[in-house]
Amino acid sequence: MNVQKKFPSSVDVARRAGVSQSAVSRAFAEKASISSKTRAKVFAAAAELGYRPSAIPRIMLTHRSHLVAIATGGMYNPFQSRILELFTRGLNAMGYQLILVHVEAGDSLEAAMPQLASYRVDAVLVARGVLDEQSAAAVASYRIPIVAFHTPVSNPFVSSVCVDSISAGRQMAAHFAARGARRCAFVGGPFRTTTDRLAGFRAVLAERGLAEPIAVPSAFTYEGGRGAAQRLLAATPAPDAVFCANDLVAIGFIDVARQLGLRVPEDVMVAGFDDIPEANWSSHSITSFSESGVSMVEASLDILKQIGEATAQLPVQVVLPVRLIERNSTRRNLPPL
Amino acid sequence: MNVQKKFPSSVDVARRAGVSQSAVSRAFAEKASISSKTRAKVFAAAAELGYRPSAIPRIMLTHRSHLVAIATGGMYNPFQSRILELFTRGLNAMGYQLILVHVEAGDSLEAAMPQLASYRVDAVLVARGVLDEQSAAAVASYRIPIVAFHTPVSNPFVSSVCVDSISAGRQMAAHFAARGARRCAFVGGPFRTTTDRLAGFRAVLAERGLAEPIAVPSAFTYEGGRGAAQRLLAATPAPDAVFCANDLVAIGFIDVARQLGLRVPEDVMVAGFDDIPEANWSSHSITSFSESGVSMVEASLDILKQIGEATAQLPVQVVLPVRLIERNSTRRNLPPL
DNA sequence: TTGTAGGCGTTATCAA
DNA sequence: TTGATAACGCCTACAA
Repeated sequence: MNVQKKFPSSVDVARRAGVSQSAVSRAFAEKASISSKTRAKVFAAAAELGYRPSAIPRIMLTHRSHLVAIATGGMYNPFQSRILELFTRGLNAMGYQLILVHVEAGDSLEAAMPQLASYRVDAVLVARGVLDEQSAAAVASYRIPIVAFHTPVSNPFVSSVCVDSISAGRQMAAHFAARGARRCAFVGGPFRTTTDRLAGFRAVLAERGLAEPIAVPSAFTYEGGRGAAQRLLAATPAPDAVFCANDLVAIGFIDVARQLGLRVPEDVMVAGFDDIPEANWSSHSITSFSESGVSMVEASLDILKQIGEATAQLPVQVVLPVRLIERNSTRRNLPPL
Repeated sequence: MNVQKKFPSSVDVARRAGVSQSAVSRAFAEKASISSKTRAKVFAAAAELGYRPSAIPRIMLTHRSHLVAIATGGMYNPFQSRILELFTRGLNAMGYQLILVHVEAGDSLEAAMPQLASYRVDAVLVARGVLDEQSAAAVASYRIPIVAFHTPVSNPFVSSVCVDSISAGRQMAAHFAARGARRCAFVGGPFRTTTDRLAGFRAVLAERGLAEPIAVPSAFTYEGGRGAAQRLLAATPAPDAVFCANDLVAIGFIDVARQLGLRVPEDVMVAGFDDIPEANWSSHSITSFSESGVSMVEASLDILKQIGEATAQLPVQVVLPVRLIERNSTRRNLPPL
């Protein structure tokens, strides 16, 4: 494989081309005063040696690495992997390289920070929806700009981008109520994005005079949805409309409901969140909230663009609207009974 | 957000602690002869200034960045995102940081190489199963060790890790034959991993005296599977056993089959590849090939460990076995008719 | 347009 | 155990 420990340097190229080292540097610079003749000599020598300019010294000189870290996890969720792909493409297009670190829970971002700081990353993007106030403070102490994704953090050093969870909860409650739901349930984890959703959900149900929803905690996974369904559907009376924390949970819920002989949406309506591709599979066709991913990534990239600009007004807290997408899992015109 | 352009350096810490710069360097080194008293002084000063050692100068001195690039794409496929997560965790545990680049097709890895080379990455992992001989040669010219994942490349500068595709095709043909298949089909793209699978599939069908399989090209997506089903199931006679290039394709195929009123596996058996979590959902329960991901990642990490070791014997070509997992989508005891 | 020289923040060597 | 000094590879004045 011919792994060599040392790559040719601009000095090597300069010697071979019979010019100074600065001439080599200028030959590879975008806008630099250099004669085309000298440049040609340099390029020829560079090609012979297989020279590739190193970005490392520039980091030392400019204090900018053009490296952005992204901390994420739970990539079993297609929403997360789609977000990651969008960030990768967007950042590459902006001239950044992306360092990916796996974060299992909120506090392990702190464990990764020393490494990220040592590479002098220009910013850290926290794509996992888990960053509480305390770890946000610890992470902010590194004085590296942080952008929290899908997590409403209120810390003076952390920007955040998220969707309007309360509105989402309200929209879903209205949707269920309009389709004749009587006994609603909410399946979700203990994190703030879902508690906000539950708050909005609960508020509108109360406004419509419907019963207080049963709230069941659940992991944000297919299996979590199955477990919640087993518990909820064994109850008497069972709920007839269930708002799940995400689409994977909704799919698990539906699969168990069907195995129990229930029809969706006739016997029980089920809705999710994130609008992952699987939500649109004809086998499930799940009502969800749409395309928040693309606009959230765009908003995050806008924030990153500002970092390093002198005029930057940071941190920023961005809250984006959500839009309900109705599919078969809640599509019924007549309330049962 | 208090973005400062310059972080405190070891010289700043040294001045504050009243010691030499080398003392600071030693205080943060794992094994270095330094008195605990000096180290305490250094740590105190470092904490006051918020000093974090930089890894950048070390890269210049040692010619090792502890950066590994991973080129991937198609993360809509849960197999890819799982692989990526496994690599991220494995490399982080090995003390590497991972640079993620998005690659749309084989040749765009070449487009990303100058950037990766400029960051002096220690190796490039090509996780997308697309790297033909030609672009492998172009990429190898950078003299950075390459590990091709899930792609059997024969290039003297590229290591590769893949599964035994021919064996997979043979196993599936035997499986179908044992369950009474008469008219088999193969749905897959034009890449070498699938042509090998098809070759093995075809060979065993011939050995068993079954008809030559119909082969239908398809994108490696849910939609691709749907399209293939629409074409294949409209034919007369329609196939009664279909080996799909991956699980997403198989799921799309099943969804269309059911919408056409066909039963799986009674009317048509369907199998996939990769054993993604979705394959085990009770809604589909797809026969697939299992856990190749974990062992492939492990094998790739083993290769990366060798890179930089003096005793390294590279490149290496690793071929791993596959194991068929039977699920409901092919589980039938009696041949129909 | 070209070359010379200084410096970025570390590690490694050597002397004290 | 310490401190001084020389790299590492590039960019950027500054001088020619």
